[in-house]
Amino acid sequence: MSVTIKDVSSHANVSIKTVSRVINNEKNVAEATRSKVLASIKKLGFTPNKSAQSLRSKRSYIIALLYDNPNKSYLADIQNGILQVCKKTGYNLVLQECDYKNKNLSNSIINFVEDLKIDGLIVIPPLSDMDDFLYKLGHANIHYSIITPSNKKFSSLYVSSNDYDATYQMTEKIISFGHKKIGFIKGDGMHSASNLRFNGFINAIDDYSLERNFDWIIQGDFSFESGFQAGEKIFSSAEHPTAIFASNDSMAAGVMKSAQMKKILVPNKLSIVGFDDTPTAEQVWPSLSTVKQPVIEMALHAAKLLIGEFDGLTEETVSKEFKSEIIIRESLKKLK
Amino acid sequence: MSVTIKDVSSHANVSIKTVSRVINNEKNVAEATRSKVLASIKKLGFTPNKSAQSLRSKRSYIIALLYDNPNKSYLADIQNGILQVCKKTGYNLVLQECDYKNKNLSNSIINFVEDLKIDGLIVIPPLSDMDDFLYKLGHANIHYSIITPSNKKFSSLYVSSNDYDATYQMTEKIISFGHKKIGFIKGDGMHSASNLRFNGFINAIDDYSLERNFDWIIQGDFSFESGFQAGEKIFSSAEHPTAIFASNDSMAAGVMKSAQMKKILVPNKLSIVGFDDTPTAEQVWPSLSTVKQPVIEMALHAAKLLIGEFDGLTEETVSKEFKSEIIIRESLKKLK
DNA sequence: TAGAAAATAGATATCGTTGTCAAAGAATGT
DNA sequence: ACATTCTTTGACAACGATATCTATTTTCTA
Repeated sequence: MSVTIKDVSSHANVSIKTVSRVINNEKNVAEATRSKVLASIKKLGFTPNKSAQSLRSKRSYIIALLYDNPNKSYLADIQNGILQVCKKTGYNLVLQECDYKNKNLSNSIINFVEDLKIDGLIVIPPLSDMDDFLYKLGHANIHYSIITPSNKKFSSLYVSSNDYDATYQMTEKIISFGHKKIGFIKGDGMHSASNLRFNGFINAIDDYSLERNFDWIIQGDFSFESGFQAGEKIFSSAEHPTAIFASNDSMAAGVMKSAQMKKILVPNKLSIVGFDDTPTAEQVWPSLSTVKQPVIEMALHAAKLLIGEFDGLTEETVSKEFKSEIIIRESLKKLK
Repeated sequence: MSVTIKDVSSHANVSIKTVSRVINNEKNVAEATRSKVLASIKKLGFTPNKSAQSLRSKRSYIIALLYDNPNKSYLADIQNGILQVCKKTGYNLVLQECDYKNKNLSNSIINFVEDLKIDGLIVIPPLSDMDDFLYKLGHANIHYSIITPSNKKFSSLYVSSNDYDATYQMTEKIISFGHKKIGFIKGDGMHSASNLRFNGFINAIDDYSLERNFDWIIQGDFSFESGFQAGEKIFSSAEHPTAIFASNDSMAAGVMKSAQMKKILVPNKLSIVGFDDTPTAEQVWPSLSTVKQPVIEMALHAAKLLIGEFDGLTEETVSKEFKSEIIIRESLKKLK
């Protein structure tokens, strides 16, 4: 049927073990032997049997993505990035949905990893914010790579984003457009990003000596509905802001709806800014100005880091921070 | 380390092979023996080693999802449904992105399946519309389950939706709201759904003796931009329709933007209807009336069908059609 | 240049299952 | 009662890799 190591070894006239050495990039193989074997591998179109490798070496060549109810578009981008690395390195990706409220989550994940002999995990928000969970994974000797960790001490493998700086810069941009009365809608407190984004906003406000008006600073939970409710609150206050910065696009769309229903013209009377650049941001009218994290690249890097732990990728891959891009669309306008 | 069949067999005082028989639900095991073994399995917390099973039985316990640039939210739902079945049955899901324009696609997929010993595939649009591709897969003896096939003859395993009927019914609903001048935006011709949806619309129009106005029937490609362009065309014609039905939500949002920019009030002067119920449908203002396929359930069923082929699930699972739901939101209003 | 150390290559056991085949026991037919 | 078939069970090989350990060759050191 399919080509095995044995076929390769007789074709190249070496031992089975030597072929194995070449496959696994082990040292102590003479250059001439190595190339001879590689030629045979290519000629015969050999690919190692994953099950056999896995059975013997106790590695599955599977990594898992842990997630809990993320934005669908975010999840798709994350997967996309990871898959690019998997394809190159011969790993497979398994998806594992989690419930972060489950008290027993760490145990069930540890079981999952041991059952399937999962080589490593990639963890995304909000699970990446759960210190206790990450601690237990580490304690069980599980490898994982974190995307936007709240606390970098739990793994040496992570990719972070500059949420604080990006929000600060976007706030500066709003201010540079002449806005002095700016509202803010916070995200779900469970996500560490919520605090980073709020801090970026409030520090910019302070640094430019603008007013902190707590009638316009509303707690949301990243949902469209919470954005809408925030809008209702803000627009029922005595004075209205001229711009509102929401911690994500869904809430921004919610605020926009609330404003439009009250005939507050966006962007002429009110500028609105979101965060994340989801597909919705382009499809609402007026289109949303927003902040775009390079999610695909971040996921790609996180996967490289993790797989590099096992395969020792030659390419230099270290944990690093990615910069977000500020996207100005119709919803943010200069104040006349 | 972990518990093996051998441990179970000595604990239950039977042979290794008998334990294997129990695990695989083979017949010709005495009831007493079976329950004795099951008890030992439970007591010791044994789970079979996937790699060993796979190596020996030539099955990978992996199924793959084939997709090409679908809507992100659709993809997420599809995955969600499949994963529910995988979790129960112990299969894993691998994602495989394809390029339907690639001339060599069928060969590369056949290689992929053979390399990874993939047990079966789940195919979604637009790949599910490519007769030649499906034919070649079948010819290579690959099992697959199709979601919304254009041609049911290629696999006995499929789930379909009632796109034609749903569009017909939604058109009836629009008509029942008093609309007589109704525009339509077609989807990408590569997707068989595009034709089904258009036929549902046009037949309803004809059955109710309404005017077919080809100034208002525009070819789109499912993108937001194409919807916007369609709107521009429609609104530049001499007479305007009072309702527009777009073949998906993105295009509906595009039309809506075009209308709003021209100060055509939605829904007071123009009703707009979409298809798919993506997250955007709720987040635009006014919110989109749309048609919702039970995507998660469809994917779940497709996965059951496929895995049932291998494991002979007891539950009755046959290919079937799922009914879509008509969702009325703010964008569709009775004509005064 | 002898002797030690390092590099290279191979023989064989092994991972944890399932497949094959044979054997023993139970049920059936005549 | 005996031959025949069916049911139930087990012994052992096999799947296709990697690990361990040993043997040989090359390189280095004094």
